[in-house]
Amino acid sequence: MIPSVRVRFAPAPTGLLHIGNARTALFNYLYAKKENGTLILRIEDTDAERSTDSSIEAILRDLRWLGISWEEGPDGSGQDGPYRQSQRLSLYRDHSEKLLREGKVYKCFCSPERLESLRKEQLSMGMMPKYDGKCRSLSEGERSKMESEGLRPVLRFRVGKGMVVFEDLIHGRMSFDSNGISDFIIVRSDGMAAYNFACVIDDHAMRITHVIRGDDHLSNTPRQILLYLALGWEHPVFAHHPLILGSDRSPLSKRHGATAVSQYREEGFLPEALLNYLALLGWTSPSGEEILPLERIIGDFSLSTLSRNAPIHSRKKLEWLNSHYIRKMGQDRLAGRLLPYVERAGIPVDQQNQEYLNRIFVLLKENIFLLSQVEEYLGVFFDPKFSFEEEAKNLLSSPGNRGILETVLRVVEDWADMEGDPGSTLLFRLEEKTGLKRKPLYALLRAGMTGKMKGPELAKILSLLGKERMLKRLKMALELS
RNA sequence: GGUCCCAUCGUCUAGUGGCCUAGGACACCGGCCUCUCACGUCGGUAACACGGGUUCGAACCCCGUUGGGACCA
Repeated sequence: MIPSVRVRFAPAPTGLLHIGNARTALFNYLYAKKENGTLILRIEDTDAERSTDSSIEAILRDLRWLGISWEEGPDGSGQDGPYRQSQRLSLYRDHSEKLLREGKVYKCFCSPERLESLRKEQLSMGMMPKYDGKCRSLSEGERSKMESEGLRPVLRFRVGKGMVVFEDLIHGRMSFDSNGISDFIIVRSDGMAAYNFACVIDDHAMRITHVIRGDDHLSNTPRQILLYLALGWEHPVFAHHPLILGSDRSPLSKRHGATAVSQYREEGFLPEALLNYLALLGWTSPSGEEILPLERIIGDFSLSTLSRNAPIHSRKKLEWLNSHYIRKMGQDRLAGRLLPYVERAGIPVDQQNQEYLNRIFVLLKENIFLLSQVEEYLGVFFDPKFSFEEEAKNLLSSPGNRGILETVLRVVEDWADMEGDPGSTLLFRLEEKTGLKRKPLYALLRAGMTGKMKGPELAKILSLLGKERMLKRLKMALELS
């Protein structure tokens, strides 16, 4: 019987969830769902200096927000825990001691200074920097002497000769000559397991069948395979996907703009848009469609069709997807997402203006590609936020417009019928009374009534504003000239 | 320095020897729609990094060069 698929996402809790890591998490999630497998979340917090509990919280929160769920993880569930490496230290010690007894690893007392000068020397001679194996064959006497001097050794893995070959699900057959791999450290002098070691122990203990991760780990893989071999274990299947790059083809970082999932959330991106976008970075549905709900992505997903090229992050494409999802979103959900931005702007959200806000949202959703953009339009609908833009001021105060505005004011004052679709009929009436062509009239009205030169359909805005607001603004407009 | 990965429009990609005078999407430019912006719609600009092979035939296979990236400390 083929064991069921078990994959894992293993972030280091040293900061916010980066969209690159989110994409790795997504690929793991998609593969697990596709194969009816299990996704395990493991926290790699062996770097006690930089790891924080608040980062763990933030990462879990952001994954949940994206809609990426896991079956086993630090938040409770799962038989193979604990799921934080800092709580698995004894496990690493047991295995390193076993390897030491078997002579597969050895104690190395070389100082960082010696290692550094060795490296420099090798580089200057045009050789590749590689540990020279000085401590490989220390006698028992030499070892105890140095230990009695208080020197804390690291544990190095004894790398033998030969080729390491494995099949990568994305790259195909990979082969490395172990000649190019120096005796690497599996336990640091402070007793802490090094990355490659802890990773292998945990992946095995958690019965991981497929390791899907960034290709920055590709050259770590032969080292890990050597460890699996030494421990007498079968290694999982590997799949290394390329990392997201910035516009200059360097790894995506802060200087390219927002990198954290939470930043995108705050700016007003929708989780389904971000997820869809991340999936599209390096992957195409066989159907060629790009706008795909999560269920479709799961159905169509496969690792072997992932691109081997490193994709460049395109905010424009993300925005395009976001505007699409905003338009497609149901009224209630949209309101739920938009309300926080309204409240943040200081507009009270209560029973009284609920209906008003809902109608505003219907109008605005065609015009924004970020939820946060509602803030820009709040001034159109709420007097405390109302003001005239520079361009609007110029138009309103230009010669000849005062008379027109006075006419408009009179018409609106006499306007009694606010039933049905009052905006259109009012505009119709104003065209008659002013005798102006539609273009200049609408421009002037838009400037006077909304303070802006652009925005949603004017008739609908006027219907929403109502008589009192219109009058108030027209009077303000008249004061400009 | 060594090892490894990667190379199609500005960007994401389709393409696995003839269907390619290279397709789609985002972006950009222009038309239409229209009070404006956005949407929608129609159209346009734009790519097989380079050099050698293999082959009747190469974006696709092989080698090299160049460029980018990762790891090793």
